Amino acid sequence: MMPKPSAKERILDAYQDILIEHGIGAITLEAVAARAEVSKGGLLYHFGSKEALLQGLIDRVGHLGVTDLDEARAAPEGVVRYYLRSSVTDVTQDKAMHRTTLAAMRLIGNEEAVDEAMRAYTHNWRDLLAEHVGDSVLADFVGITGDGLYLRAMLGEDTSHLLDDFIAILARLGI
Amino acid sequence: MMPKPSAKERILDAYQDILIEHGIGAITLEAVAARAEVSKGGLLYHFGSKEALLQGLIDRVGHLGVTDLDEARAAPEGVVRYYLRSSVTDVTQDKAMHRTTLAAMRLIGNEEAVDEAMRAYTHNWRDLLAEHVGDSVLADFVGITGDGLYLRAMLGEDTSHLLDDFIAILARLGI
DNA sequence: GTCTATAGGACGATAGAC
DNA sequence: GTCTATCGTCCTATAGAC
Repeated sequence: MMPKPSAKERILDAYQDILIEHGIGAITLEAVAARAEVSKGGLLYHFGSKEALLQGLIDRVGHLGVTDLDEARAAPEGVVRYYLRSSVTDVTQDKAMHRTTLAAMRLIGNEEAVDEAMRAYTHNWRDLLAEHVGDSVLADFVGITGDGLYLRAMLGEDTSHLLDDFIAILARLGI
Repeated sequence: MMPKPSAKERILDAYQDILIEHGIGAITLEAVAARAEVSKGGLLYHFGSKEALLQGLIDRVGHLGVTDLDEARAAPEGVVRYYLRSSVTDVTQDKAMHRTTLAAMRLIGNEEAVDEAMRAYTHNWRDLLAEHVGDSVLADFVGITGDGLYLRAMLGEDTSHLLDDFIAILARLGI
């Protein structure tokens, strides 16, 4: 069920992990290779340059983003609840998209391609939220509330204790 | 009224500008010095190292943060409105704290001292909002809405068109 | 207080063995 | 597919003139 991931996936995981734990400044080919338990040469066989590594993360944002929206549509708890729940970080949050998003956020403003991928992701969510909330402005409002929770996650805060209260507040707005 | 800023201030402004426009990857002593119109040696006279430059930005977050909260307390429009307005980016937004915050956000996750300064700033705002909203959870909610708007600003989006609608939504919650 | 020049180190990427 | 070794570049920081 959980076989050892391929070297390529391990390398991308290592890239994410270092971004989340130490930030963009700690990203060197050597550090990523060491964490993925390959040599620098081994890394460069799979990703021909540092930029290829970045593109790998962007592709992951795209693929996992689609999966995430599909899961949201099918979630018994409903789209809004699913969205807010996946926006908070708590000790047990280990969803793949959550880690990929946190890693990508560390690169915002550094690479235009990352900014664009993140904008696309937030806008896709906005559209899905609009379908389920029935109001364009309220959809923006819920979307941006989730973004705020993500910013706090980026700062290392655990916001899970706010989740139920926030859902109750949105319920008062008819959401 | 607006004399030419001292070299030290110009250097810190240049540091911020490059962070906002090109990200942490574009920060080199040479690039900052060029933008501030001093030489590399001139820069290093005022800030003895790259880390000193970072500390300068952190200090600015602290000082401007205090000023910002004071202005919010005195704002005729009220604290909540002031907060949301200063969280959106539009073409005319040139408040000093806004630019400093956007620059500091580019460094989140890279330097623990930055994360701490940003957490302190958001928590001070939360406390002020709680005084004026009268409810702890609602204060967190408004605070995080502003954070979400800031994240969008970080992505290069203009969210000013949402401001009035968001204020109206909060009014429905008795805020 | 501001400059030029350069030492010294870190990093990305290539070459080639296995 | 994975490794070691190495080259060339870019960057921080220092030294010292003005």
